[in-house]
Amino acid sequence: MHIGEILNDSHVDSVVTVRGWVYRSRESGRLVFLVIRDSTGIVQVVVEKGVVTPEEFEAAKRSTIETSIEVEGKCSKEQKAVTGYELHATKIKVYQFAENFPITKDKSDEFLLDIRHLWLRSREMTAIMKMRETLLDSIRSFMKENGYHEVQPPMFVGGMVEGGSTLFEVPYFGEKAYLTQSSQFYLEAFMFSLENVYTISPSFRAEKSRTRRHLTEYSHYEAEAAWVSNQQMMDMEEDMIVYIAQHLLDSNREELEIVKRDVNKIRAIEKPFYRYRYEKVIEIGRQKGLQLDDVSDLGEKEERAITEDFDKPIFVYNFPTQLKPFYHRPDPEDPLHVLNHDVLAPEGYGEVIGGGERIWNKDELIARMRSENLNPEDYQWYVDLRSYGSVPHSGFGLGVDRVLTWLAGLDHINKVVPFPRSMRRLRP
RNA sequence: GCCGCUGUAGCUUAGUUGGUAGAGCACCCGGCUGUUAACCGGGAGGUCACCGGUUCGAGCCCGGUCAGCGGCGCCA
Repeated sequence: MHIGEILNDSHVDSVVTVRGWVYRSRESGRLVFLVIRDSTGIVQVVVEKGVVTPEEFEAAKRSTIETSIEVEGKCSKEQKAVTGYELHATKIKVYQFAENFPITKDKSDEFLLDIRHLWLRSREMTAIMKMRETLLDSIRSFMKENGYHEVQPPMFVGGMVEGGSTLFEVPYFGEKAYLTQSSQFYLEAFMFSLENVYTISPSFRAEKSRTRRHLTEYSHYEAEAAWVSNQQMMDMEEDMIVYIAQHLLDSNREELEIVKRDVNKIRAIEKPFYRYRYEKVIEIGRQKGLQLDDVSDLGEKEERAITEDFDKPIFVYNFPTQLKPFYHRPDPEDPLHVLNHDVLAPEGYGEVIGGGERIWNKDELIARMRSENLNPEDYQWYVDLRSYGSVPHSGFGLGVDRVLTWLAGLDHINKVVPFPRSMRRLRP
């Protein structure tokens, strides 16, 4: 039986068997207290000398943290036990006495990364992995309800997706391949068949960033939709974010408590979000004392300062054309700005989405590439998509790990990824 | 890549003016009839990141190397 099932009155006075790992152990004379952990929760077991065999009592005394164990016992309600219920052991079977477990109460974030393969067992990581699962599930159900098809783009690619970003190079049968840094261009190809498409795939960036919100490998949720404008894309993203936040609140109350998240902060994520033109955000930044030119990109510091007093996400739309990659569509009424948007998460978390309309006219795309000193031949198949019945369309990319960091109220992206990869961490 | 900081036991750390390396947790032994990352007594555990220098003497001062952290830039 799983521990989660006995943490209520339904099994009081009945004899049950649980299996798991020793989470805490204490002894006091003829009593041994073992807190047992499984995937569903923790429960205290009392082992009393004389009730179990002498061999079993010795085994209980010897049970170190993480010892794998099976316990049969009578379930009772007990105020003094950590989770309100406890088992009075009648039988004990140890599978393996654990060696000295390296994690104790004194631990640094750095050490926990070094022994991440063991730290995954912690209540914190277990809670985070459950919340991550909820997040991915809710993205998929939202997209399905909204008529999007999930597709699988390649991870090995032959060329650049975005000019400028750093690619990981991999040997590929005598030629060079790269790990994808965005699936956007591939989604645009899928779009001509399935119209509304999305993927949740890894993206890889060899940027030597060292910040609390960058990884070299991250979960990238990207979508592309035919016939959709920048404003319509924002509407959809707004619905999506409200949906996933609500879903997390409904499904993971216990896990949010384990990571000590103030759930009122999640409750506050309601429509409508704030929507500001780029210039307005520059103005907000200046009011906060930031030195900003009329055309300056928003760095992490700026985003933190701008978003820390907000309770809901902020759309920033129509950035200056010169700040954005070539595929963004300039506003036909105002070519100095593109029809794009970022979503900044509140409480200082900053950018979680970048998206907008793509240039769908072939000649315009080529002209734009030339003005950025890019060779259209390097993007041959991407340009080719504009040759056969091109249509207006929009898309976005969302950093799943960033969103989870924000929703869970954590201070570093490393905390929401089971095995985070950064410039300086490849193991475990 | 740039700037700044840090490196002492398995973990978290103290270490004064340069003069015998100390603690808490974890571990081992013993004690305790209800513990809450218990308590009490005892024990074991150190290449003070590495290399070189100054000095009678270096964890401490100087130079270099490596590693990590924080920030910037870049981005999701």
